[in-house]
Amino acid sequence: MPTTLLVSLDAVIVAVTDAAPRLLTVGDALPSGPLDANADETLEKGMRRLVTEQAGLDLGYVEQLYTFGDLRRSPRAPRGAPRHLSVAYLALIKEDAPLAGASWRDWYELLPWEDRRGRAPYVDRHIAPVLRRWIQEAPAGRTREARRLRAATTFGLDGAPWDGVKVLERYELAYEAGGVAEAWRDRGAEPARALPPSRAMAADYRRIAATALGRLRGKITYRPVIFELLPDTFTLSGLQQTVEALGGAELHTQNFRRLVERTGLVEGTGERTTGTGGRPAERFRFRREVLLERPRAGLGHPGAA
Amino acid sequence: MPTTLLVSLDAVIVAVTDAAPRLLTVGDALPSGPLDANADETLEKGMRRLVTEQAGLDLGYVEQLYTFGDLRRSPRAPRGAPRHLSVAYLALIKEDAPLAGASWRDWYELLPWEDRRGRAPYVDRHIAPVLRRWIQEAPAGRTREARRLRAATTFGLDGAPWDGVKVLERYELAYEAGGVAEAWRDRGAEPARALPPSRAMAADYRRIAATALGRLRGKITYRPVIFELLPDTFTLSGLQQTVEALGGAELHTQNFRRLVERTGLVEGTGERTTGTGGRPAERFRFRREVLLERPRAGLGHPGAA
DNA sequence: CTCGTTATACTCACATTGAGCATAACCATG
DNA sequence: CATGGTTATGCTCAATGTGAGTATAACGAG
Repeated sequence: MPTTLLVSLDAVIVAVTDAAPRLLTVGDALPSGPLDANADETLEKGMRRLVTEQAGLDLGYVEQLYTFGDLRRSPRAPRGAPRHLSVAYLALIKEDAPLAGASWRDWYELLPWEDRRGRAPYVDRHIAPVLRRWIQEAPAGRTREARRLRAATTFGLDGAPWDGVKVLERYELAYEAGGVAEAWRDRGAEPARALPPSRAMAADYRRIAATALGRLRGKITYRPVIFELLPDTFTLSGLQQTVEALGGAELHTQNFRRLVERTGLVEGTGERTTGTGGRPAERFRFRREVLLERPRAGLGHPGAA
Repeated sequence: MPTTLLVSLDAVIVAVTDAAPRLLTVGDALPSGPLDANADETLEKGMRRLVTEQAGLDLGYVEQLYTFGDLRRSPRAPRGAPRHLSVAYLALIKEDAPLAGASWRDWYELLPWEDRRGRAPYVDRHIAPVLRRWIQEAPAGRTREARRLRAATTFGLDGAPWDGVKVLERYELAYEAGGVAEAWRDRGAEPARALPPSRAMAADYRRIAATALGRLRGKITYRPVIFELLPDTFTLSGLQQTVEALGGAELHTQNFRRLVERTGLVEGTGERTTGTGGRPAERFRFRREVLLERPRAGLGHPGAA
């Protein structure tokens, strides 16, 4: 008798508040549940239904992320368990209180090495040592050289450039090198040594989250999706902080301003903020018309070009 | 009793020969077949297995494209038919003879409006009239205005820019406007009028193909995937023709050359071609090392930036 | 009124891009 | 073997975009 097949829908829901990107979690998992093959008209609608049920949130912008279906996704699953496919979606919303059970979590608790603002030396301090050990474990010669090269290009070591978009590649390398708790859990072993501090998730949810962050970082460079995360009107520094939060890198304020204004992505509303401890800022709004003028408008961030 | 669930794997396999992009088809379909939930270790491996079985080809570069799972994907499916999910993959190879039953088909037979080389006035001649009728069919006012705007931005009418990447949006609009045979087939009706000449496919395969072309056009601008379609050594005009074939647009030869050389994407091999009826060209090869130097190397084409 | 803080304006060097003009090297043909 | 068609390659120029600064403006707190 053939193994049965289970299709579930997962949601990676992102908001940015106080210059920190947040991810909606349900315990150690993402909002997730089975496709209702009879009732869910589309996969996306099914996912929206689940998110409403589990977190009480109404999603706006949504895109399909990836379908995960490896046979050994959960190496510790019991024999005879059904084959499990997950169709994951990425959603962007403005932060809002979810139902009890669900909660917002700082994205960089999960993937601390992805936040390079403030010259955080996380990679040097915690990841590089793990990678060095992993390199040394390989037999000398070609294999070891290949590991060295992969580590350098993935994490920007030895002068290689940092590519903000390679979030998944970094997570996968960290996993292979035994630098995340899931790697040991999936082998059914205790960590051989102290792990770099970071928060694990159930199943392969952290991998899914990494896929989502990489996708999102790529997307903001050529589509104005960033505005899905912002209120209708916002200051340019608010916009900048949101971009920086997702990109995990700092931007040159004056040039960012020039870019945003000159590309016609936003328009001023005359309105000004007040009480921020400095000069009042003008509030801007997204100019939806850009989409007609320049089809691929976005906001680059360094390391993404 | 719950509807059963069928998961199949589809492959969009692309090659470029003689300045024409080609798609591997099996009759009016794409290579496709059910996931073997017990044996296929990963979805990608299952897809490779199917392609070997059906076309005798060994794929190189492969990426997951999209998962299609709408309940009404096949509006004419019999009652009680299982819910059908398709996980589609995009693969790039050099053209090779497939098994009997499979064959290469020119991509622009399927999506003729996507080829704008030689100022092909296909859109003006065949699409614009369909869209005008579709616009007129809407009740005057907001709805009609929305249709007009969508048509203009999607197909670059009325001075709006053409965005090479919006292949899927264009196919979907053509479908809604009744400009492709599938639209009438799915309604179980005869076309109300002559259709723009283009080749239909079974089920929603043409939609899948459109998704793939859009994805590919986007991808070549920031990843050097184009070289998957070329032999190990090639001339710069061969490279240019391949990019033009996929982009469906012509490029300025001298600037293309400058771009390719200066970014370090290729290196000369001293070797020269001969017998092309003009000055001999140098043969080049892809410099894999670029990936280490500039993580996001690619080849832009106008309308994609 | 002064200082810290945030917002905004401008400048300059440099790189990238779009568009042409010009030259080089082959082939076929008379 | 000179000529012209054809393809390949080299170079220039203006326009635009980008990275990195310096300078000024407007608030609140003390």
